[in-house]
Amino acid sequence: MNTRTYSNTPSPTCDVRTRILTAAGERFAQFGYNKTTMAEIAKDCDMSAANLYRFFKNKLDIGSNLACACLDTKLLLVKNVVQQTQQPAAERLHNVVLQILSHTHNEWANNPRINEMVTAICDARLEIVNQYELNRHNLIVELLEDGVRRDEFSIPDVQDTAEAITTAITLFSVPLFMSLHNLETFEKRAKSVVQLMLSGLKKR
Amino acid sequence: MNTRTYSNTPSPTCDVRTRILTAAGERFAQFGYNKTTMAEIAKDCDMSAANLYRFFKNKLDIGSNLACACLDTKLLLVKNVVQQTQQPAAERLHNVVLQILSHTHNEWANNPRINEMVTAICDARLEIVNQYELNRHNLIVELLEDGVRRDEFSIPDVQDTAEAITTAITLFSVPLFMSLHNLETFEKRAKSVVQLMLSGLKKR
DNA sequence: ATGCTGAACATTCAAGATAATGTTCAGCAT
DNA sequence: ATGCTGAACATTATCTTGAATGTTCAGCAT
Repeated sequence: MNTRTYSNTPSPTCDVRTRILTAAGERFAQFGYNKTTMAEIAKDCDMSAANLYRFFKNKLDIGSNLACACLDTKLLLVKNVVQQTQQPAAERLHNVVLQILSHTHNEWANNPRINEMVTAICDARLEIVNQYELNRHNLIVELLEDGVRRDEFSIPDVQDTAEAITTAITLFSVPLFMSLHNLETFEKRAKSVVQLMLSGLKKR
Repeated sequence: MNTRTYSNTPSPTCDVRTRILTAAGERFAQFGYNKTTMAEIAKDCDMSAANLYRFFKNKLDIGSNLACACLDTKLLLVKNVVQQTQQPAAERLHNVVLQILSHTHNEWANNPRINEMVTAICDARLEIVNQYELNRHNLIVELLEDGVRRDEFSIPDVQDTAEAITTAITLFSVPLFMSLHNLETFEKRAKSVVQLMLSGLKKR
């Protein structure tokens, strides 16, 4: 008669985690990670602070989950550009770099609190940013290999080249630098960098 | 080189300025900028703290002069590499990048105090780092133009390309990043970046 | 006049006290 | 048994205040 009311990963529990993350995310975005207390998050979820610890190891763990989600979003943007397979690889590389720049600049300008949170969490949990970098590296590898496959690019060592590209666009990936110039200046620079890289990658 | 805009006073005064800078430099290197007091610098020079203000506007001004000197040293290293005109431009570009990396890493590892001072001063006086960047940009322009003149390079826009190169080696220029990897990893990356850039610059 | 100083003043730093927050857990309610 | 809480405890942040330091200037010595 009754359908099963529980499972291996009980859905109520998942729901609660999501509710907590949503509440915490809103607080963090509005007031920052440090200024948000566990008690406040708990109140938003109509529960006690102690109860939060049944779903997350601690505050940093909540922050880490949110930071991961932010980085995943960032990654998804890049992925979407890379997988526009109807476009030439060269154009996609160009778009990837400008996408990364525009996202970094945008977050820095419009969501400073979230940005501050991501930075703080990544400071405390280096593996998160490592994972993100690795994933982004793999996306660039995918793009380069596709370019080679299509005879657009000629690349001796794809791994090395992907690393070189990642390194070369550091300025556009680190929020800290965003205060140095306005977006137009950055875009001009990004285009110069892409042009320089492409002239080295293209097959002739 | 950074122009000294601070004084055109006679040579005995310059001597005192030099003595003060030397004393301050030693203290800053050993104890850091913040932990060094004007009174201590003054005592090292057998004078009163008040007398320091006859030669420098304030403590930051002393720090600025020393920071400029550090950046001038850095610049001189690059200049020396660029002006090894018996070497191919490509090789010189390679050496410039590795020189910058090695110097950044070395200062970070061996002179953390001085490094901290330069960073602090540059935070307070952005024009110092701007001047340094401009000078370095010009050196790279010089190198690129030389490469073009010798028919090694083919470069549509030297200014843009020099900017692109400066941008692409950000990771190797900023002390803050030095904690991310060990020197070998950085050198490997630097070589990849140089190779990528060179394959774009070289005439074929 | 010139070069310098000691003392005064303004600002920053640091140590200790206090409050706020993060975390844990025994125990209550269902 | 399970889910949750209030209270206790540990850690971290904030505030306060005296001391240290940066800076200025009237006045002394040459």
